[in-house]
Amino acid sequence: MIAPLLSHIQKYVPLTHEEQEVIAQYVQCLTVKNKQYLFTEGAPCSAQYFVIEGCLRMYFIKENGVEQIIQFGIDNWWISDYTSLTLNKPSQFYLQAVQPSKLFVLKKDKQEALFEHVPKLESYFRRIYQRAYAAAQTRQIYFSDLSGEEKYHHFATRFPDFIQRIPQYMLASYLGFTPEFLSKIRAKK
Amino acid sequence: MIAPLLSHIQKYVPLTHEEQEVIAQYVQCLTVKNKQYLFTEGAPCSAQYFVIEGCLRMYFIKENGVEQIIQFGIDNWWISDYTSLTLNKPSQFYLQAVQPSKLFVLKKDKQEALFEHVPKLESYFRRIYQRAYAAAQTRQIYFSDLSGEEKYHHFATRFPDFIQRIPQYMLASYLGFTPEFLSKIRAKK
DNA sequence: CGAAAATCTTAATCATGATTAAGAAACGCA
DNA sequence: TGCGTTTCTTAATCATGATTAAGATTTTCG
Repeated sequence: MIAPLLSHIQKYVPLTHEEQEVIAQYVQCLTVKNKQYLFTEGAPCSAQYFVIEGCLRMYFIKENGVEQIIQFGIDNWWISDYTSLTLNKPSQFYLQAVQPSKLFVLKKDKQEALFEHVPKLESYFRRIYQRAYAAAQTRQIYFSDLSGEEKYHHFATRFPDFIQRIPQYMLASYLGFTPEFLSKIRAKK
Repeated sequence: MIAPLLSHIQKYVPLTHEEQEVIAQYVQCLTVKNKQYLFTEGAPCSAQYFVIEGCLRMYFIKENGVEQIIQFGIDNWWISDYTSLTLNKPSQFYLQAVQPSKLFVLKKDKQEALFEHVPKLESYFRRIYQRAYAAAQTRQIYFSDLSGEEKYHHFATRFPDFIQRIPQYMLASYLGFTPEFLSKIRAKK
């Protein structure tokens, strides 16, 4: 059950058998239905989610009422509202399944306890967050250098299988434009 | 000399006197002039920079030749191209002083050695990167929810002293619009 | 199966902010 | 002090993508 997470961790740090068991005791496995929420705006977000299967979206509601997706959670990626998690503030985001999904949940207090028992995990998360931040920097390039149409083609080329799995209006939201505009782009070919 | 960095680290993890001395041996202090580059596009970026005084800008050159600033480096903030640093790839960015500045430099190989000697620093950087990633998530809200004019007013309200210190065209670049448009906004009042 | 909900498309009009091209003002340094 | 470089402003035209509104299609689920 917990194998996918342990094997992900071991890409970064080796684990003894005992450490693996400790980890298994601190995380929960969770199966969610399509449209189920993990947390919503206004409520403090007190956990991180590791996606094994399925797909999540994290979004906020803009001033004009439109949903803006800022991240998809797919296989082997940790996702959370890190401002809320770090500073115990109410979340600014909604985290929702967009497919039936399987996750691991690591609560904030469990994470802290886990660091005491398995200090190596500080190193694991240090690397994970470093990569997440690196990815955020790279994303900024695409989002400020490409036009809407270019962003779509770039994304469709890099993740051809992923765009089949989600509704187009969600892709449009993630790419920062309207579903109508996405239709227009697609009609060109 | 190294005091500002040690005191920043100690906001997150306590340090013994010996640990402080080890750290001092692994980081270099660097004074740079206005316009001096720390790294440029194409060259691998092999260090992180901690700004004590002055101001840096990290930017890339867009397809159309325009400079796009993605981050300013100011007091007590680590700055680097984390994709280049993590994966040993050529940097996508330029990091340049926009004021005479004082920095600490932590080279990649030194950082790794430092983690061996002072494992606590894994925890420090784990927290630093977690916060950096959190800030990147929050920035996404402002950049996708606010119009150009709103971004300017928001930024001017939050950092009134900072906007006095840098040329307006750099602020425009950071906020994602042209200097001409910034002039137009300012002319309204 | 059938109805309601979810998703996608088209087209007309509109707004934000880019581009271009000047010129004006401020600053930096010899 | 003066001259060149940087920085800032104004205004006209233009393009990307938003908005609005409607209808068409597909999916879901009782």
